[in-house]
Amino acid sequence: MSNLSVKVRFAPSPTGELHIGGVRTALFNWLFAKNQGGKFYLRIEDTDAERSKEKYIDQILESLEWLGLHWDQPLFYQSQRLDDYKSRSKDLLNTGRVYRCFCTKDDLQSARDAGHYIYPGTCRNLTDDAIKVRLNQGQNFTFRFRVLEGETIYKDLIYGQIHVDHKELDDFIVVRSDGSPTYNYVNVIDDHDMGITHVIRGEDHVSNTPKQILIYKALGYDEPTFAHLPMILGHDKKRLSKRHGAPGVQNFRDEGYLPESLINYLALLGWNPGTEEEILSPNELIEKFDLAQVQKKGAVWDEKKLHWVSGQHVMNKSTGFLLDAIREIHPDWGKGSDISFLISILELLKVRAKSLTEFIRQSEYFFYAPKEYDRAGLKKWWKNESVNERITAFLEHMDKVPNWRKEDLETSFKSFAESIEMGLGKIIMPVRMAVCGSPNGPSIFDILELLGRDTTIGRIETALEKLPN
RNA sequence: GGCCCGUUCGUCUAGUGGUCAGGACGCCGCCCUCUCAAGGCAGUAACACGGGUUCGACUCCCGUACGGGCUACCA
Repeated sequence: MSNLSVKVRFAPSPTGELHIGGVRTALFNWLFAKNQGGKFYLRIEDTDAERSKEKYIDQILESLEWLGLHWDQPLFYQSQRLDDYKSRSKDLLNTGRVYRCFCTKDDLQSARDAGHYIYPGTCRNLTDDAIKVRLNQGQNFTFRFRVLEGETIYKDLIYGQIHVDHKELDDFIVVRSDGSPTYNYVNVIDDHDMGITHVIRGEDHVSNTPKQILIYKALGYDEPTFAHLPMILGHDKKRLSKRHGAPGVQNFRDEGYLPESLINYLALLGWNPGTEEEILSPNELIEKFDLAQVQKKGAVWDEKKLHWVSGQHVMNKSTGFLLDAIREIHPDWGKGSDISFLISILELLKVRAKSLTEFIRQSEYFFYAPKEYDRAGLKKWWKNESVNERITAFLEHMDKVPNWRKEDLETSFKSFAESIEMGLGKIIMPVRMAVCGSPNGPSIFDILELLGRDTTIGRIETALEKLPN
């Protein structure tokens, strides 16, 4: 099944940090390459000198690395290839596939304002003499691609056959008046030179594809196979973009999502494995990935489902792994505590925390006495002075716990509850409030065992002083 | 404006002429239970609309509506 000749690329422009839409494109390229046993390249499209920033390059690479979307070498930089475009432009000029256009931006804009969306062909058939005159006058010019009559048809792996009448394509610019190549042109040359076999990119490029195919043909290159991915949408069904609420990858890392959670969720956004499985590891995704199963319509980004996916992955992780992962985003977590203590905490919180940051938040009372007590919890479990009486009595009872282990603690709680003929919860919950400050969390016996006798007693005494007020 | 693409529960999706239209997230209820989770069970909820084609359409065709994309000397 493996096809060693498959080569794909992800080509971000470093004008901002990598966001979720970009990751999705990268991911599908990567999954396809890995599934096919091919290569996954990265090409930094940094020819927009104005907006491209070194720091974004670093950020993009870092994000991809964090996600585990490792790329094959070499790493391509478009800016380093500028010379390669020039000679080919000359060839195209010589063969007449491209011609000089002396129209100015203003001319074109006013034509467009007047409702003429398509380039009128003003310079299409200039005579050699006319060209010479303008050249001598020092007029600036662009290179326009001469679109001939006909139709371009291509087969998109996701959308199927798409055909466009050349009447819809005007003679588009291929080289700007400053000599720099435009996107559609550069892309073709880069992809060809890199030996790209499958161009997998966002649906926003569907309309560009016929133009690019024309360039491939003019240059005498074989065209690659195209596959266009549907967009990721916001809740308003509008395409997610940097300016329209697309979160950067860094956010997810900071929020404590595991890379494989993000990858899992993103893979399911617009694709499905053909089974009803939802939780898949990167390797499983690679194994099952198939462009034929990719959706045509855009998918709305749903953070709630990501959160659920994340919780599922967290549950499957070993506590050792989780400890390392937490310390990566929060090096001080549990500092000064025994590793075994930390591991025990993680064990207890594993089914409860859905992200790394939730471990940090939910574990606070294992390290510090509560600074304040949850209001709703108090209202329900520490209503009045009668609770103080009950808990004070229980405190004495606790002195008799032989070994401070959860089994003995449980026995002790139960016998006390029986002795005063009250439900277990009437003891447990106030104690929980006193010790943790919150009504939620793992079994109280587990918590108390970990915290130890002195800490437990101390916190209960403090609570008795402060509460119920 | 023109062209291209799309349209199944609120969301992600399965479905390829005959299904009680399935699953997942969310929400709701119950069970479990010291709480919160996790887990189990049940529930809520969808084929955009109108015409065809057909014995029979979510599935095929044509329109309409709605949404998205492109239409730059951006990428």
